[in-house]
Amino acid sequence: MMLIRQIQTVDIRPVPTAHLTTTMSLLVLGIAELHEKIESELASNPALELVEGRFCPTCQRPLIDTNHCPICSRPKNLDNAEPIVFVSPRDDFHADSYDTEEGEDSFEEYSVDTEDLPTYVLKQIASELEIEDRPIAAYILTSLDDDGLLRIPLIDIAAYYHVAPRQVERVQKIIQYADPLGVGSSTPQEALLVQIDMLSQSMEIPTYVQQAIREGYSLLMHQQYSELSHLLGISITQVKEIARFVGSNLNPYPARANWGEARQPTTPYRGAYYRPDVVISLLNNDPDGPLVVEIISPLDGKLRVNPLFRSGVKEANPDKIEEWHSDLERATLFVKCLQQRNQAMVHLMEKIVSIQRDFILKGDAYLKPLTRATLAQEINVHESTISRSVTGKTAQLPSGKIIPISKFFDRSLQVRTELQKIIESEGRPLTDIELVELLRERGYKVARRTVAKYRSMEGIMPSHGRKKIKSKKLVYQAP
DNA sequence: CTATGGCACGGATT
DNA sequence: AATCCGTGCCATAG
Repeated sequence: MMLIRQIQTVDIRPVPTAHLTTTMSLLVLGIAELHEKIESELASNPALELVEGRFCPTCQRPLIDTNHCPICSRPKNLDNAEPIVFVSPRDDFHADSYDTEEGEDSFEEYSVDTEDLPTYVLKQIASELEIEDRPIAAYILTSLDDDGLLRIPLIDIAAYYHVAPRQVERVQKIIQYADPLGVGSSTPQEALLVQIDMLSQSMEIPTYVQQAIREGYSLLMHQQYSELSHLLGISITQVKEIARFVGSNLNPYPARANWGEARQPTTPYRGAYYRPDVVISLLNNDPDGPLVVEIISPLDGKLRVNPLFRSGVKEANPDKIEEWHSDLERATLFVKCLQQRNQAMVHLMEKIVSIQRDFILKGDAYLKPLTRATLAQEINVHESTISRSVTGKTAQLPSGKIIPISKFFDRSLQVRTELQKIIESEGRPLTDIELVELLRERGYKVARRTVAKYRSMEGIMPSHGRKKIKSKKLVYQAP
């Protein structure tokens, strides 16, 4: 069944082999990099043009590579197991003010009627603020960048309001402990530390995590694990577990959506600023309906080779003709690569989603075992293609959670969540060996040593240190 | 003495 | 070819 009709706007000419490496490279780019790449290509190559996107005649949804949107033109009798996958222009539902890179005067940026980030935070902390602190808080909140970080030096704010820097610090501290935990921090590092501090009250934090962030932040972020292990005097394995913990429990950019699932059940901030590469939703929110997968395109139009340029090239100046020709070639190639990337993503997600439907809807425990290799066979592409499409990309689930796509291939997720469940409901601290037995009863055969590993991955203490520490109230104590 | 963590090895995955 | 992951063995903390 053809849900997606491709329209060829460029003729595909044989691609010079010297440029073949370029062909592949688009696939590895995440949405942000892709956006950048397209912008720069568009700016530097006169043969490329961006045409306004079409709209679906029935629902007015913006379209890229299709005539009618896949949702409207969907056959009624479509089997629910069949996901609907298509390339969608930059998604306004999920990423409102996307291109606010330059920190302009952001006072106008946020409208009042919808619950935007500044007011959302302000509401929470209003009661804790002294009257004279309110303008400062308001100033800080409206100055946040898209990541929810405060990139303006505190000193400047203090100077502006003629108050002591300490006072501004105090206000910032209050803000940092409000809901998108860490919001208003001056650096991602600071945000992480706040999150650690808060998290440590409701769960056990693996040792060295805080120290790693504090002392080896840049090493950690750049995945220079061996250096970090040297710095902290601990093993590589341990470092990797720390990295894993940080990756799945913390978020250096508070205003972006949740990374892992371990965040506290606070109300998620609705207009999340973090942009996933694909968005998965449920048609009409019907739990039995088909899944809708949108491969997000960073443009709201369609990129193509400018037809005028193409015809004009014949009449070019003799001295320019060489250059024009290469421009044309580059443009054609680029457009082709882009389509190739989109097609690859469509095929990939189509398959993943139909296999992992239960996981997407019901959660970690329902993840089916899946390797990139088997998937590659099923859709007849090379493994490396899958790898490239997967690494570094993220997907937003119907729940609003944003997860790395590689999680669909996680080999041990089921066992780990099962382990978590067991431990959460344990009456007395169970030893690793007992856990092995319990897991085996439930059909998971793992070695004792492995249980220990999973524990530390999930940040669960060994049976000693594990008493009866349940979550405390999350209240910030004013100094 | 028992439960865990570190290191390293081999097989699977990428 | 490089990396990841589960495991066995051994050291050590409790």
